[in-house]
Amino acid sequence: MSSAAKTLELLSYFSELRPEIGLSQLCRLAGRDKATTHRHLQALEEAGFVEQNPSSKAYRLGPALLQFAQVRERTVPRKAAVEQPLKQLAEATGETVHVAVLSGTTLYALEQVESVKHSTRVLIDVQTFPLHATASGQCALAYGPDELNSHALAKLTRFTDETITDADTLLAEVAAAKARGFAICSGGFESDVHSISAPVFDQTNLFAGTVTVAGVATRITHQLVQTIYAHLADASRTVTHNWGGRLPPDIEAAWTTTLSMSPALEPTS
Amino acid sequence: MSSAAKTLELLSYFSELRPEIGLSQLCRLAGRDKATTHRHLQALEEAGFVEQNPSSKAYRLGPALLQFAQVRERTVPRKAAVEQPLKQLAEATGETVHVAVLSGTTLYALEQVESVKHSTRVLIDVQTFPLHATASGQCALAYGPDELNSHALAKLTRFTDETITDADTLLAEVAAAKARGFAICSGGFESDVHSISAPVFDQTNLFAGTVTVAGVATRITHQLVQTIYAHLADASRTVTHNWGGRLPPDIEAAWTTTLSMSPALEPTS
DNA sequence: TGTATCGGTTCATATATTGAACCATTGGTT
DNA sequence: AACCAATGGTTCAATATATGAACCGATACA
Repeated sequence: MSSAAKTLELLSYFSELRPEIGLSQLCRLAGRDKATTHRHLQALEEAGFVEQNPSSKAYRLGPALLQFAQVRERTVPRKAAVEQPLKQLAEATGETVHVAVLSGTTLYALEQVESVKHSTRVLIDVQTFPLHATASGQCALAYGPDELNSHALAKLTRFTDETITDADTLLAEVAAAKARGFAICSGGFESDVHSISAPVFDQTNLFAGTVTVAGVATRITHQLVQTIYAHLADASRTVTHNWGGRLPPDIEAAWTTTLSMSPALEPTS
Repeated sequence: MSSAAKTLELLSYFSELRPEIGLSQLCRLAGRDKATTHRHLQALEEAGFVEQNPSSKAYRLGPALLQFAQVRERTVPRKAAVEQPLKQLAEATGETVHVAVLSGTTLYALEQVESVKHSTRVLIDVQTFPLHATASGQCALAYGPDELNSHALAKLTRFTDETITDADTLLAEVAAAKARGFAICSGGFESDVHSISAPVFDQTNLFAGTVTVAGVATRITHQLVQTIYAHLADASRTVTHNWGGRLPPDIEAAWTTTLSMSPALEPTS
């Protein structure tokens, strides 16, 4: 692991729940030496990626991040183009919905909307989605570049009793997702969460991300699944269009088939 | 210079004008070896700070930046709290206005608003403001931590004919700014731009940033300066309040004095 | 066919990173 | 007031890691 990678890794310990971290605490969190961590933090501070709270001496994320995020979003608009269709999807399904983007071999959370319909709802507090244990991830495996598979199969971490930790089962599930046009995952990452994902494409016409409905498992009836399918397909079409891409015809075909089938059809897992 | 710092520096070559950079081009820009640059980019990609355009192989800023920017803004709200007062200031003065935040020894551009009043207006396309050559910078020197001075004096880069490159002149200008409650800089960074800055404080009650009016020099009459002073003070009060800080009494006193004086008073430069 | 790019990789060299031990300061406890 | 246990931060010998010239394969062009 390069020194730069170790340095950047420090940033991932900051979150909304833990916005400020002292040197010693960060050493413990990262399991690294104090001198090393301090030098890493200095490099990050130099670049404006962290700053020190002048009173507490604790470190927090810095203002340069805003700059870069702005450049990113202005030159590769993703977030803005997702807000409206996501709201619509949340409204139509009554569940929490989110969009993730693939970068390299990682799925990053981009935006989420929680429906106000129910008092219980799914809360998403991760920054990246595991490829094998979420509907988004399986959707990426189904439609993303092939090298994702080896990455996913290399570490089938168990999160719940329902997490798929067997390579063959995962591949079968991904194949089913591909046939369906939607990836489905029930409680693989968090118990009692049932998720359905559709792929999204960008101007390169390659897989760029996912739109997902994450519902409380007991609420996801056969009938609701049909509704979700229809609106998810719509959301995927809109986002793909907004991102400058075109949906591959085979996905449209798979959706048509899936939507015309009896609501009794269930995920194979 | 640490390897991590070199790695992070690569990010600064991306901008709205140059959103995608190929490996070779980035090597030329950064003046570094291809193998090294490639490894640095891999580290950045690993962390989601850059991603490769799948078709062109060129690199661009990555989605992880959005994540971190979101955490930063949600835990240290700066930008959101600035929008409304900045609009008001632009409206009232008819000139371009901006807010910068101090992090470490660097002033970062945070947000700007261009007034629609005139067809010619000041455009700001920098990410950081030099301490010695801008009103914002001199304001930081006047009200920020003392160590800023040594940093500023260490490299008095000349940008225009009017840039202050003499240490004593700069210190005198900063002292004048402190007496005034406003920093003034005419054409020090860009010719024909006349800027006036006021300091902003945050919850630590330490200097946190600046609010600035950047006007086309020929438009800044003595009378307009008085108007700008008044509205700038208001904007500074609002932003300081929104950032959870309190304005030191001596600044309020300086403002009162400055505002009660004849409009004939001009910057000492 | 030859040439000039491009992105990416290899491996011996040497330079920059590392961490145990250290210091200074702070805040709480006896 | 002396003590202790934290904190943030620094030093320097040992060594692990970064470096870049040379290389490869692919693509584009004349």
